Amino acid sequence: MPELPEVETIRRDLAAPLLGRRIERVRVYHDDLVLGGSSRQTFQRNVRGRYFGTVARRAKYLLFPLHDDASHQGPPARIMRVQLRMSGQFAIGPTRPDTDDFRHPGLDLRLDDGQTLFYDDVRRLGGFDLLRPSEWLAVENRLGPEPLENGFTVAGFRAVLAPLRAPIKNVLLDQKRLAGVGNIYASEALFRAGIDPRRPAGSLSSEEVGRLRRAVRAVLRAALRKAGTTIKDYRAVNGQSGSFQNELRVYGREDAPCRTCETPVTRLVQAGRSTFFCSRCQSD
DNA sequence: CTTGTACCCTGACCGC
DNA sequence: TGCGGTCAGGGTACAA
Repeated sequence: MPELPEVETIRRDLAAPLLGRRIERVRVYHDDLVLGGSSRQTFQRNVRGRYFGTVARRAKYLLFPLHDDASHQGPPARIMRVQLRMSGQFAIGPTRPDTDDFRHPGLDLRLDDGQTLFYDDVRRLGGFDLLRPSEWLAVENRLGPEPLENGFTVAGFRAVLAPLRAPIKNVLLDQKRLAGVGNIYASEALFRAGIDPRRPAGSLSSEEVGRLRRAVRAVLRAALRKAGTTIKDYRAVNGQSGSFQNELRVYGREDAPCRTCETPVTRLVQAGRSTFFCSRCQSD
């Protein structure tokens, strides 16, 4: 499901209603909700009674600082990290949403204002874990730059790509090289940059790296403005779909005419995942 | 170190 | 109606 624009949309929806709220009660529906081998009992004990700070996002992770004091100042006691993976969803309200796409409860957090934060996940691939600030820092340091922030420079991107022989598409999906890009936006960015997804990353010219960087940023920003892409499961916190699926140029459009040159869009498999591209617009 | 593959899980869809 | 195969926005463990 969610890549950077979708996760960021969810973060924006959750930040205000959670800030400063105390967690009164925790319900975990199954063991595999807690990632990383710690027990659900430990998880529940470390969440109950704490206060939310400001919700953050890094790569495709949602980060919920949990504080011991109501003022939620200073470093949090724990950071609750959520990976939505393919089908995780959040909702917040007095009762669980009564909709067909919210029938696989994963976790409920009852808040001190009568609202409950609901997490639902059909495929159960997503989950939660708790990190101390120092542990999070170690994880953080292994992630690539945020594409929409200033740290994502042409020079830095060129240095990352230069030694790699893997196809550029695969590299865009690798969170330790660049954070937040997933399968949809990788194909879309390469189309916008006019670069063949099979090209070895290190073979891109400086000019092509610059074009790709611009394309990645442009497509993520455009998707963010449309509250993300809903293919199937993704919903914002209020249950609304995104609308960027209406603006995709290649993703999911196998055999349909390229919007630029009418050539049928090609689908191929790279690293076990579908890549969509235009063999005419994206060639040297 | 880099790279590729299998796997986690459920549900939708397609051809027979 | 049912059955088997394929595919889906992600990430990790493991092998080569």
